[in-house]
Amino acid sequence: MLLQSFLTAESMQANTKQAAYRRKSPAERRRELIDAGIACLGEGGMSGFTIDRICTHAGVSRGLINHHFRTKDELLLQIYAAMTEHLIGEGDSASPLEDLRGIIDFNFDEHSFNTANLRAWLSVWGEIANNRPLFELHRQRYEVFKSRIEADLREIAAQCGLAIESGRVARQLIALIDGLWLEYCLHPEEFTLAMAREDCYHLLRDRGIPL
Amino acid sequence: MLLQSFLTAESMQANTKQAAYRRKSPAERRRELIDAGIACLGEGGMSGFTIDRICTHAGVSRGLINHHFRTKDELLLQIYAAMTEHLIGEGDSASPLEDLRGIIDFNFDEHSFNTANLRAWLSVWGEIANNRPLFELHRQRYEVFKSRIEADLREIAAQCGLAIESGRVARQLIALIDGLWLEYCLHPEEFTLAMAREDCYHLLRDRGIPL
DNA sequence: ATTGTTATTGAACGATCGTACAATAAGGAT
DNA sequence: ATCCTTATTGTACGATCGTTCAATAACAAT
Repeated sequence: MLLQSFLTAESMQANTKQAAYRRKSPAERRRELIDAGIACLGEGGMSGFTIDRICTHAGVSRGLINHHFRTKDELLLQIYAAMTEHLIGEGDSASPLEDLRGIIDFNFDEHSFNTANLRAWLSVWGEIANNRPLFELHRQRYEVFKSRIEADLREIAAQCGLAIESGRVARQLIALIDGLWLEYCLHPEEFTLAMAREDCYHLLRDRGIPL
Repeated sequence: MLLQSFLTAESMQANTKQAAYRRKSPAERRRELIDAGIACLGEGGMSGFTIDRICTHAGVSRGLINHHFRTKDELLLQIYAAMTEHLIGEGDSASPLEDLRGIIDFNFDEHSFNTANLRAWLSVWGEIANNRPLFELHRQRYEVFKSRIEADLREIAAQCGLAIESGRVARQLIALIDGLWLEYCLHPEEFTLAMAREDCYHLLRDRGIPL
């Protein structure tokens, strides 16, 4: 019967048997649980990363997580995968200079660079060294990210006739970005997004890169 | 009877009633528990920071921690206090240039800069944002540390006739140090102590500081 | 030798953790 | 309308968490 499809919000209210919950596609629900997990990491660190809290935050029952994720560690792994997606994403169409600038700008735009997000990162960092699968995923993502920066630097150096150790400068830039994230996370009042961006530009300009 | 005082190791072995444990001064035992806590943080992150594991690591029974520390959070607080002691310590006798160099060198000498120690730092960083008393202690220590660097920079700038924003450069230096720590912790094979030191010197030299 | 202080032990508590699992029901297919 | 698939619920379980506390014993003082 097609009647149910035509029920309006009002008639649903009149009808006593409302659905107790709404089914969602695995992909959609998984995404919600991942987002809830990130939120919990941001709010309570690793100690706040709890099946109970995550499910409450996602508005689902306790048992659902183990239906969509084999284990809590696997959820954490997929959370980290989601958090690092952008690092390996879109960097092909632009010039190396634009790509480099894009990386810096993205890391310090208001979407990435906010206390909640940074707290989640900090918590995960503390866990990476003690969680083998997480560690390996991190290694892989870091490698891709660093290679991208390194390639940009090499190309720019060739164009401008610079002699720089691209690997080393890439490492320095990543260290500075991470360090600024850490400092902002713990001392947000001393910072501006523009200042952090400028700090990174400064490092590269000192190496002769025309940013 | 004074006999017991004169017992040698051998006669102790012959004598069946050995002491089941050795009493230590509160200060000594507290120090041991703090060290054990740091070790546990380094080995298992925040999830490994457990009363059970700490006591096992220190070779004492489970109940002893709450005799010497009111709560586990207080132990963590004193651990962080111990970890940051050196940051506010000895910087008065040297010239500002030597002090600055000393700070960098100390942060990247083999005593501070090893995987176990850095993992402990990483774990604590992840907790700071979610633990009020810990956060306040961190703020205080950070403030002292940054002020020291800032004062050094100001004095050097005055001597050399440089125009630098000492507060900003201090922040950049701290960010670079922390970022290098993070990177070394997760990718120790890409690093040398000398390289990390040189990276920091480089940042300051680019600002005109004759390091 | 005996006493007194207190560092230390070890068991116990309730709370909360991650996971397993049977029961339920939403929603598409028929 | 009925059936089927499976997303979802809620309970239960054992393990482990941090803390409390009475009992024990080390060792200095007498």
